Amino acid sequence: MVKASIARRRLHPTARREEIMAAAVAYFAEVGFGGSTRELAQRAGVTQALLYKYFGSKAELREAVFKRVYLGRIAPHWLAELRDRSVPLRVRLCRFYGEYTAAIFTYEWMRIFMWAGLDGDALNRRYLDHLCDLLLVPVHEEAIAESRGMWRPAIEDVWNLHGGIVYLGIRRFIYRLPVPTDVGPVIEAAIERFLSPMAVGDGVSA
Amino acid sequence: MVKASIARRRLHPTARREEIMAAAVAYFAEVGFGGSTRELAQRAGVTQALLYKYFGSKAELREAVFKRVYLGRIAPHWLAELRDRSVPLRVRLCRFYGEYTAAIFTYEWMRIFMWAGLDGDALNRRYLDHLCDLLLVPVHEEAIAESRGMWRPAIEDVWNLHGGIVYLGIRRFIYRLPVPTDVGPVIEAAIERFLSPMAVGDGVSA
DNA sequence: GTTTTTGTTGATCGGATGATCAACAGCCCC
DNA sequence: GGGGCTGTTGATCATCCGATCAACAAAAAC
Repeated sequence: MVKASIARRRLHPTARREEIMAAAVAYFAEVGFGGSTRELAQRAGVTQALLYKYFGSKAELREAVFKRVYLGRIAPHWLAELRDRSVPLRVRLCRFYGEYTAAIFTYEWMRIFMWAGLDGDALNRRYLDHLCDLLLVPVHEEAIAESRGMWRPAIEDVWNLHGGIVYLGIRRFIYRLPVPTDVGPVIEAAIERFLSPMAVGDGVSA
Repeated sequence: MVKASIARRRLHPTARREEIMAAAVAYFAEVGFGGSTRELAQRAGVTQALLYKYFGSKAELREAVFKRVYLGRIAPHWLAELRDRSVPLRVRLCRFYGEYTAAIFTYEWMRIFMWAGLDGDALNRRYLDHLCDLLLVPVHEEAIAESRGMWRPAIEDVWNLHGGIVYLGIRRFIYRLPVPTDVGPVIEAAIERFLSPMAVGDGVSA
């Protein structure tokens, strides 16, 4: 194995910080935040001491990784598209979840989010609250509007749709189980079932 | 706070091991396997050194916790009930997921399972393979049988049902989000939607 | 009550970890 | 091309961790 640079290389602070951040995201995603700063430094191709020139402490580095991973993960135009009633709700949902899963079904996001969740990190909670208020509640309201009173979905039904879809990423990136490469059809089928009470008209029981 | 026993107390090895196991399950569920043996010992009300009289190493203790949590989690009669075609499939699924969620929706199970999943533990993988072969595939087959060819669900549709339900536990115990105390109706609604293609008769598209 | 057994402890070891600092050396400027 | 700025390093410290062991004491055996 030939290392590109054995000798020490001086980088612009911005570039070096970027390299460390990239390595940190990958490393912490893999082993969790219990990973050591020494191994992280090795992966980043720098000394462990150098980490502390760019981040005051391991906790600070951890926060930076969180912000990097969380920031800009929710696209602003998703809400507008979900609200656009000139498009059938089924299509809106398929497009949204197509883009949403494309955004979050990555090794880094899925695992760091899960580790942060287990650690009880506040950013995790805030993201989920934000997701619920900004996207799931609108989905809920659009579903109610589309049904015209025939069927009143509960917010838990939306969570169920969401969970069934997100679980694809959990199976793949947390449990490392085989999952279809193209999750599109699976998601579309789930959305179809979510909207199925719309087609029935009234309840089959009682 | 008055401690019940400040002085040292001699217990039967079986009882002491049991106390340590209980504390270990609770402790590792809370903080993960990165937790220290010293804090675990403190919670168990014993010295750290004593842990090594009952478990050869931390890894061995960890394995014991896994086995304790995993073992007997899947009830043998679930398969028979799922296969019992004298009962409507909807009822079978509701009963099964009622019992299954009652079994796994606990703080200890949910969190230890997730931590083990992130750590890539082999038992985790084996449990999921077992779950799939023993329960999800039968659900799949029963759904196919019940539909009499009108509708052929994919195994991914079963995973979607399963994931949407399990996600309730993830929200509650990993993300610590508020979740309905009675998840029964939510699960029943999900099962209803899962079986909804059955009622339609034939596809609405193509 | 004395002896034996063994559950339990305090002390300790080697190693790993987060964090610090003086010293070094690559790059820019003139 | 020589000086100076600063990105980078090796060495080091205090602490914490997993693991070990001789010594102690509570329960059992007689």
